[in-house]
Amino acid sequence: MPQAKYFEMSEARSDGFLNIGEAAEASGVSAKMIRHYEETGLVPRAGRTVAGYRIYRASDVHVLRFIRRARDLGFTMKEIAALLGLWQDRRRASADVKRLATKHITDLDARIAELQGMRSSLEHLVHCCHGDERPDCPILDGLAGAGRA
Amino acid sequence: MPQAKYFEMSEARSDGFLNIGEAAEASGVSAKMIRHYEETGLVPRAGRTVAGYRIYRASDVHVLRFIRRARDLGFTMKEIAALLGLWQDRRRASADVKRLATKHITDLDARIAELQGMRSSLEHLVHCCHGDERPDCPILDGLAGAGRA
DNA sequence: ATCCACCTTCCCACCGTGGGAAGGTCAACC
DNA sequence: GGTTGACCTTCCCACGGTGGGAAGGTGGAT
Repeated sequence: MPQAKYFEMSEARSDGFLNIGEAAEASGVSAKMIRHYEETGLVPRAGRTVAGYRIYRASDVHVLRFIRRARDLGFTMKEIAALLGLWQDRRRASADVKRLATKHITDLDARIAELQGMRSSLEHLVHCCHGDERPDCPILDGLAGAGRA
Repeated sequence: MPQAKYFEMSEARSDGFLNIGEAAEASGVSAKMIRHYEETGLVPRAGRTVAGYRIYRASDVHVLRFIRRARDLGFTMKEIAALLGLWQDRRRASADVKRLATKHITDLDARIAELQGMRSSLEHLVHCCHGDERPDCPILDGLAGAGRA
């Protein structure tokens, strides 16, 4: 998979390769994270120039962009690995993808519900707090003990 | 602040102290996290028995419970440190607490909105996917490129 | 005296991301 | 051809919060 280590930078460039900074720019994934993804095996090892610079083709950038978008949708790394696998498997069943995505929606729903629960409890406390220079404060009292915070 | 290091365990117990496991049980904060909070300075160093066991009074447990509830409401450690400071400052103005809490609500709102954005984008894609044994899949296509994923 | 549950410290892991040091390279400009 | 500045390389460290586990010491009950 990875290209052998033979390109001069100039040669690579004229063959349409990008270095990591350019790939980062083009994909929206930081150079740091590109290296990280490589290290964790999410993406295959990049080709290198003779000087050791990583080089990327348009298709590699494409993959990175895919990852970026999946992260933007809140998929975990594991899920993204699975999605990438499906993406690159031309025999996949779309049902498999849909299942993954649907499960992720329920995960998102759970997180949203959790945050909304926090929000409403806190809202309640804030609502009870006069919020002036006096020290007595239902918010602190709520945290300190009494009820459903 | 921290008690000197003079108690036998039995003596401490008869004086109403709890060991870390009991304090964890009573506060809902794990022993691991209690030690962690101590190490990071969120709570003062606990007293010790001669054998080195940490010992906790009811008031310490009270503080831990406060922290627990604040975490349940999604406050960060920094915010909790601030809340604890206000809680223990009898000259506080409730307005300060309210400000902190209100800001936290807007943070929660931002996170909720972010997750809802993900949810709706993903929902859209899922909606478009027939989800059968065929390989073509709008979800993957969406991630791969075209539009607002 | 023995046993088991608990305590202690210490280090490592997760996930995703960023910062920065130390050293090598590329490209452009004079 | 040399200098310069932007970029690359690897390596380690940090964050938030939490957990796991090893190795060794104690508590309390039998």
